[in-house]
Amino acid sequence: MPAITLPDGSVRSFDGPVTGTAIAEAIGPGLAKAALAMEVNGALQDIGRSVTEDAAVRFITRKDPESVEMIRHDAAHVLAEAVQSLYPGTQVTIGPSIENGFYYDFYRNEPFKPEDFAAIEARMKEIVANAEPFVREVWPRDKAIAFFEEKGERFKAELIRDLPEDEDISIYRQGEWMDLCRGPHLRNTKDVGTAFKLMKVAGAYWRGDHRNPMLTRIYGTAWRDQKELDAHLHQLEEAERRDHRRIGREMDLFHFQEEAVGQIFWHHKGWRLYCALQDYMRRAQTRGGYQEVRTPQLVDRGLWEASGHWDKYRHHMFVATVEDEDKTLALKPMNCPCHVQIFRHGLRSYRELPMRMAEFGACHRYEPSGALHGLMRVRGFTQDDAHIFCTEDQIADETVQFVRMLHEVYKDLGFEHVRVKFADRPEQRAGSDETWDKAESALKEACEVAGVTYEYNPGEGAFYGPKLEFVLRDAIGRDWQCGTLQVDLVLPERLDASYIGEDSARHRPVMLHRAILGSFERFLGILIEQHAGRFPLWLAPQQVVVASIVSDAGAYAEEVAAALREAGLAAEADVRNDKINAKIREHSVARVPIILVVGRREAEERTVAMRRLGGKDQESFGFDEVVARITEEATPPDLRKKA
RNA sequence: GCUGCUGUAGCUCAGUGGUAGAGCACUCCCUUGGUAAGGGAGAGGUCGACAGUUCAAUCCUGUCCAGCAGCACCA
Repeated sequence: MPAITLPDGSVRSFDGPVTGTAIAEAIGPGLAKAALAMEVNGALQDIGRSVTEDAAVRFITRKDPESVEMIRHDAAHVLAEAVQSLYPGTQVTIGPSIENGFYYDFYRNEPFKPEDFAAIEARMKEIVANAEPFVREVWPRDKAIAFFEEKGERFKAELIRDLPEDEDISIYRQGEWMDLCRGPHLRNTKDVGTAFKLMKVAGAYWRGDHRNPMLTRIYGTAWRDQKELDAHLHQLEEAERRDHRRIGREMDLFHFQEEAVGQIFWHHKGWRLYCALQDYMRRAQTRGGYQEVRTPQLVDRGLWEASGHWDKYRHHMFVATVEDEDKTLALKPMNCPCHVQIFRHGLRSYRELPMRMAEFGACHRYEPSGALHGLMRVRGFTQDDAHIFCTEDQIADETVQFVRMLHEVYKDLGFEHVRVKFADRPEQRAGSDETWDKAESALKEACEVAGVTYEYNPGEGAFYGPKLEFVLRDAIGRDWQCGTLQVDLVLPERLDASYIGEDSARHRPVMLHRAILGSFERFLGILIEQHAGRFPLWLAPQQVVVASIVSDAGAYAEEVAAALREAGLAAEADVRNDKINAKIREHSVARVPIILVVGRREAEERTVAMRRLGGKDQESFGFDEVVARITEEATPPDLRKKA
């Protein structure tokens, strides 16, 4: 006698087990037509399944966000059927929905090529048009294994074998084709719609493990309608347009070459940008009570053995030897052990705590070749690193202060959305469970005090301690993890850091590892993409160009540029024998924020015509006024606040 | 590192088993033009590296290097 409670609170009773389809029909023909699936007591289900007991039921239509995920999942099934019908002998594995779309991993001797997409998509559209119902069947485990093994689907058979004993083996059938799947699914293949597109092929390991065979993965994107699909494709184009590698080339910021794989050749303009950011960070840290230090690049392996890094990360370290000396050194992959050396130098008193030790630490890590990606992942990078040596009692206060500083920096740099993740103990870790209990609860408590709300990221902590990860969202909605705060009770122990307490006994300090940008290189990559190269004036690598219209105004243009440079701005004169149109275009393409145009008239009146990047209008200013105005506008946000 | 793709001028890219081309950028000349490309000429390449096949390789084959996408990794 199930009583069905609907989202509006109304209740309908049925005589016996009733399918979602029947419930929807009982409510009305419009809903019956639109309902794709249902949520029973919070769990998504096929609409064709029966409800046997009292339950809260909500129907999912194309308007509900849940429908997109189902469309994507079903599109993966349709893709698999299409592939198997076109390429017999291909084995299926799994095909989930993912952000923006879906993928399906296949096993086949010959990989797929993007040229195959047209045929596969056409076949998929046929399958969709056939409106084959998704039919759920529950099979005995042995039958399912035998069935897939007989078909030569060894991956599927393996999956079924590994399913928990108490789980139903559900098989979904669409026409002749069937797949092991937990579901739920839409009503039929037609519900998938046609707003999908195959995007790319890639390799992926079976079950995500690099010791397993490599499969061929086909990625697709799928949406509720063509409009959503078009919007997504447009967003991809936008991301490509903002690609920092491309902008870096166009703006002459940096380059890479084979002789220094994974390392950056910063050109003058890029380095200006870097320095502007570094100067800003240095000011922020000074205000925050940090003391800046500088530690060696090459450090004896003994120190890395003591810190535990040699054991775990040796293969990712650059190791150096000299012929005349029987020593092994390593380029530092991180700064912490070096900072502990400074802390250990001499006896420390509790009065010195918290000691906030900062370094723009140049680090080198031998990253796997496949991981390298422009500025985002490099082998030589610089962290805005700092270690706070403090007592356990000070963790909360330091967290509060750090979180405040981090938000201020992100805001100044143009990022408003920041999320926090709490990453707790990983499987491979140093330190006892008691130590981890202590560190994790201390960090949680600190979050409470700091008013930080977070989501969990289980098992993703550093090997020496739990961490907070700060994720910011950029202008086109992408997330980047940049900042981090890690509580470390292990390294001070390993490297024997201690201070003399009020009781004149030795104590272990707590070490907080923290960074706001993460690495300058990566953060600059993010900044470039955030602004699409059109930086706010204070960061712009080339702030002003003074362009002459006629050669008679050349000397005056030089004079204006020199005055701007004198005021500390990155200004150049462009007095080349070119039309003003060409100059405007060239400097606009180079994303110079301000162009000052001077012709005969301006030279005589000692004025300039100011043109903003991308703007149509111009404003006229006197010589002195324009220097003052631009200087004011180019003031970094932190200095501006104080003024 | 793994799978796939790619590598031709500074950049973007054509092209061919008989040692190469375009546009932009660059240099020079003409043009002095008022807000996103004025005109002309010129210079520029061991066709990623090394082997092999061939009378002949930038092109075919192999190995390596690098880049791109994804996976795995990310102290």
